[in-house]
Amino acid sequence: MNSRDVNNASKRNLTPTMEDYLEGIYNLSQEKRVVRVKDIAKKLRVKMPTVTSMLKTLSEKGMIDHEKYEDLELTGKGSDIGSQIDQRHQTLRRFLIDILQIDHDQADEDACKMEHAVSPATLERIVDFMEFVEHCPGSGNDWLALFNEYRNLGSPG
Amino acid sequence: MNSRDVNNASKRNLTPTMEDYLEGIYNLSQEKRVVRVKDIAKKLRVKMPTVTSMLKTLSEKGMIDHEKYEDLELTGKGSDIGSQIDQRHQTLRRFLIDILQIDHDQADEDACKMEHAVSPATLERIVDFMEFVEHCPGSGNDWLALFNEYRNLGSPG
DNA sequence: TGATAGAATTAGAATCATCAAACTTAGTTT
DNA sequence: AAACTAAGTTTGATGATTCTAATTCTATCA
Repeated sequence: MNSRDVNNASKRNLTPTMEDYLEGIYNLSQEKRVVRVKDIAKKLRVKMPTVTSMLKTLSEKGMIDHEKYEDLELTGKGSDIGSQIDQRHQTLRRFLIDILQIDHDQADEDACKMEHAVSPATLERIVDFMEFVEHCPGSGNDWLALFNEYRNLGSPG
Repeated sequence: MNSRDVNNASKRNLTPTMEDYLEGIYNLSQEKRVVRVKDIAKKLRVKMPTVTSMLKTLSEKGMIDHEKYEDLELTGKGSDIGSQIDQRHQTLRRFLIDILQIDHDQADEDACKMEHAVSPATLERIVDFMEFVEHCPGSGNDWLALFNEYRNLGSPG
């Protein structure tokens, strides 16, 4: 261990993968009384041992409370981050579906990757943008319907 | 090596990291006569040995031509993919800058991550969307300017 | 209570991307 | 040509994420 103190795993930032686990666990804990390793594995599309080892990592980072073979729970910090990532996901999903008119499955898939790529500044701007579009600027016409028409006809009127 | 033939490295799809290298090399080869390991390292923000080992991988995948200590060149395939990723980057960048009005540096940073996250369908829809906005629908007023105003005043007229 | 099925964990391995340190090569300078 | 410098490479290591196979635990059922 050298002088660059970048090495303390329990202090380093979360990787996108870790964020995904927190988001998944957050969602599961809202759906069910207890969160099971099996369910996390299913949601994240990995095998159970992978989950077990990630749980260890997340415990060390203070994101979950978990003792071998026992129940697991997000800590306050873990829950905050989980819900924050979920929030990003929902925002991007809405943008893709409502504005860009992407189909739901594709939107979910894209949102899942984009949630780690988009900066807070850009996400905020997307929120502003959706608000703006939904309040429909200039005249009373349905702006989104125009985009739809444009897409279907290939060219604007 | 078991029955799941997913293991043949030279056949597996490119990872996002490999795509980044191809994009970077593609850009460098447009700027300079010869592409140097040092420059790739600088552009990708990694050390030279990392580049060397990635060059080996990309050679095995048929993306570049490269012999030890000698010049390197993208193959047709490598060049196609490099330019394709660059294209994605440029599209996303334009969207972030022109539509969402994100500042250039931030836009570049975000585009760099988003280029691996966004599906072809969504990217195409973004292109449509920009086209639509730039052809300014309904009446002749400058729609983008309205969004600007909305952002600055906090609420629409 | 014992047997058993299913859930969770450990052990051990592989892949990917990265680095520092040490070494080699190529292209100048003198 | 010998020496030097900068570029490139090899070696060996680490961390992150994943897997399979083997093991351990828990809870239920007969």
